[in-house]
Amino acid sequence: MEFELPDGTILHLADAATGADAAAAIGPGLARAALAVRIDGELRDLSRPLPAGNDHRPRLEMLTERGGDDALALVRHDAAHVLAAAVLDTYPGVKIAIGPAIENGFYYDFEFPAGTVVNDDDFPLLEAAMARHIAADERFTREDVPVREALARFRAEDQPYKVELIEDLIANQGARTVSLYTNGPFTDLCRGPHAPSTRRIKAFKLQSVAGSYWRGDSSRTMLTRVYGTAFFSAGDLKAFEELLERARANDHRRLGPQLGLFGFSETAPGSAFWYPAGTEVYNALVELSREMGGERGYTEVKTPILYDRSLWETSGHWQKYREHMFTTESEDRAMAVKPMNCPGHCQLYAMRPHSYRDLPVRYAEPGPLHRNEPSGTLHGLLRVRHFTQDDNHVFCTEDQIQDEVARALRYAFDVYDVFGFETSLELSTRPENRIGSEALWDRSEAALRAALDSQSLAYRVNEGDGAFYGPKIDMHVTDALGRSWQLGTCQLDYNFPERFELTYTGADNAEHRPVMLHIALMGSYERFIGILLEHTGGGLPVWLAPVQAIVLTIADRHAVYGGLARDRLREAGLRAELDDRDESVGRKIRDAELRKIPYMLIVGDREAQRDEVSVRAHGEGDLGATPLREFVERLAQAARTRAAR
RNA sequence: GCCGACGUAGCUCAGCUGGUAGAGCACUUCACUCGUAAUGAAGGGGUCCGGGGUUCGAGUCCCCGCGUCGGCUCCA
Repeated sequence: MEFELPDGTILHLADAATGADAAAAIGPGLARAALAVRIDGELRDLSRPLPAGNDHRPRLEMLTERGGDDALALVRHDAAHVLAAAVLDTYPGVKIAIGPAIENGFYYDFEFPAGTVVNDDDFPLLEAAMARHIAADERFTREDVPVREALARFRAEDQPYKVELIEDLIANQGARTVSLYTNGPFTDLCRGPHAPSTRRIKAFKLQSVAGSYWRGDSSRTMLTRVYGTAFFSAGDLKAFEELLERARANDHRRLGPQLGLFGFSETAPGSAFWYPAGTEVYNALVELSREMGGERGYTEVKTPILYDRSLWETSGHWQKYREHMFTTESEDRAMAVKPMNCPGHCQLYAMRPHSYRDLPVRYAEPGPLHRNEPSGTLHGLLRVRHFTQDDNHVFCTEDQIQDEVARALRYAFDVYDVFGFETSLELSTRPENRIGSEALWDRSEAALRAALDSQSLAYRVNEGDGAFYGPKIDMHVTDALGRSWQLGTCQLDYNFPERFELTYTGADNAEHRPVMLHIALMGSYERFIGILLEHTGGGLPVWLAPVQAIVLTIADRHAVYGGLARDRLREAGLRAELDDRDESVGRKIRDAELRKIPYMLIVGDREAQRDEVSVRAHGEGDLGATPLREFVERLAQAARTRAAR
């Protein structure tokens, strides 16, 4: 047999040679380091005979610890098997479900015997059991067995989940054999591949336990999922834990109350209370939308919060989302609080006649929305029951779609640029369940593509992921810790104009149906602030900082000049405070640093005499003295231009 | 909504097997008048998430509810 190695050389091997043989043939070091072998892109166990390429010479590549995410996924999958083995040791009678590698780790789902509750107190015991399986250097051995044999085996072991999986493999894929992997006393149904032995797991840790539905189906059994992670070195594990620690320090739920921005109360689950400082941030963002949206032709409107049920029947919400709306009644009329602005905007559009000359109509509304989200899904500012979207709705003709989408995309990039986010785009196309003709979908998808292309934007296509009423473009950003968030969306909608019977009079004097675009860039202001806090760790840029500069006096006698300096800042439209407490300068600086105030202005005899301030920037330290007037101008400029810092 | 964990002062937390609640920071007052990340001293502050129950006695044990956290399902 012949294989082509990554460097282009040809490897000659005897027939029936295994991956391990290949590694040995390349070199003894590689033979020791190899985890698995990749043939034409497919990973296989080292112990399996290599497949002969019939009509071509297969490419062969050895996977080692340095193989990046693939290597990590492999060893984490190994660790999942070791976890299952450890759980079987510790809890006889446990039923095992599935245990894959996932991003950053692995998990295994179990059904514990009735009455047995497992939580993180049990981790030391389980980790010790795992460590024994690893120290024993158990080999992962693969056998391909007929499905009947596998079924008999798992039935005998009373493992109903494995039986169900095999039955599905037979039914859906016509499987006749399945592969089983054994390490030590434990055998699992598994596609593989695995490393040669458990010893290759150099560092691991169990992380958490959580409930999860069997096969992700909420009507089926709730299993217990144990999460863990594994690495090739203790150092890598430690680095990962430090990253988690950093993410914890940036947790907006911790930062928000700490910085006095917002808080939560049991009296309003899933709804933030905004303190003055948080309200400054919030308002600054709304102001950004007003200013940038206004410049681009999106005009602000205000629509009611509470509507008669008939509006929701027209929009379809009453039938589809009633459980998730807050309802009330008035004089025997059922009413619901709006979960989105679009029906109100459709109503607003419908209340007056429109000529084609008026289009496009672009409504913007920072309208407060309420959605009755299930209690278990609430999460800080990121998933709430009360929030405000930077919502824009454009009513236009079909011919205008491309221009309007392009306009929205430019708007989005302009907004994201202000925050310095990396952005990526996704186009979602027609789903299985949809309304409208094929010709309509062809036209609308083409319009979105044309809009993306007209701006020379790169994007990924998600086939079949669009809304049932139209395709959409989703906008994602990556934060400072490398996490991706979906923020913006631009959705094409033929459904609402139809339901609300919206019309405009065309040049032909006939009535036509407009098309609607739903555009949100930051998404919800609440969620956006959450993301911004996670991204910045709370050190907001000057234009967003609730307090932009704080004047710190050295002694009592500087309070008058300090007050004057603060007033100058305020007169320039800046948010400034004076700290003239009876405390040491060191103390005042420390407090201001902890509040992450961008600039600290220290004033003593020297500054008071020369009309100066000593500037200290957050996280940077002393920048020296500057004339007060000069500093005020500079800071006002930075705030006005929304400079990054 | 489902599974598990958690809920003690404004915050972070201690409180062993049931015996009448404590620390640090914050806050208040006083002294100090200070030059780039914590001056010192004194003091005030608690329906131990809520409601039932067991007990001579419950922060602690049991039950129900609420909220929060980790996930799962959901997310127009």
